[in-house]
Amino acid sequence: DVLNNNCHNSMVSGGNSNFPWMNVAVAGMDVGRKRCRQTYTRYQTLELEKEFHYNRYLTRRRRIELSHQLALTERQIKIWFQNRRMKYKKENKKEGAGSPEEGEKIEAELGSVTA
Amino acid sequence: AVMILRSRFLDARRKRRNFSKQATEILNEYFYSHLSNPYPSEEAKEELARKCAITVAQVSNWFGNKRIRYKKNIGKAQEEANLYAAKNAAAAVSVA
DNA sequence: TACGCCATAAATCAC
DNA sequence: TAGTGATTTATGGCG
Repeated sequence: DVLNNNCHNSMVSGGNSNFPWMNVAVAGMDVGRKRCRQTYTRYQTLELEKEFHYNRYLTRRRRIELSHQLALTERQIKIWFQNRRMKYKKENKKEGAGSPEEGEKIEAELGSVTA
Repeated sequence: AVMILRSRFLDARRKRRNFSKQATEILNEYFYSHLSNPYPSEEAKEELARKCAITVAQVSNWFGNKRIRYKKNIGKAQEEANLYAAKNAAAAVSVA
């Protein structure tokens, strides 16, 4: 909770349910500690988005720089880019024969925001 | 500013509509008749998508949400499960 | 070994 | 305003 949002230390209720999929998806987590998800700040997201617009893949060096600049771990940066590529793919699948869609405008807008 | 634009135009959550009653019915039908393993294959998702007139991605979203929300209600005796179980039993009887 | 893609979990958002 | 569909962080499997 110190650095980020609400990551309170609630415990996972010991789960024996009807079927295995109903149990809490604790695979390799510290003893029953509930999984929490940090929501990134606007600044972090915007900077990541700008970087992604510049190039969709990161070098190790650039990843380290970003992790310092944005106060995120290298792992978080890496994962963010993976997820972003998935989103990109999903968006570029949806259109096909459809309307131009607004995506392009945002791309242009991002480009004009000098990094 | 850019984020405003993004959320204004790119965010599909802003134009969220509920699925039709029939679509929800079909999805629930599948979910509760596969309660032991509610993970439809890609093919099953495609068929569900066709029958429900929604996209495969939407089917995936629905199952993701359904699984997690079902889990959170275990112990509160998931009424819905019984409802669909009864419905299936009735259907089976009427066929026989 | 490290990293990419993918399906998914869980939390969170937006209506 | 609880419900619900969609999106955002994060994990693990496997190539």
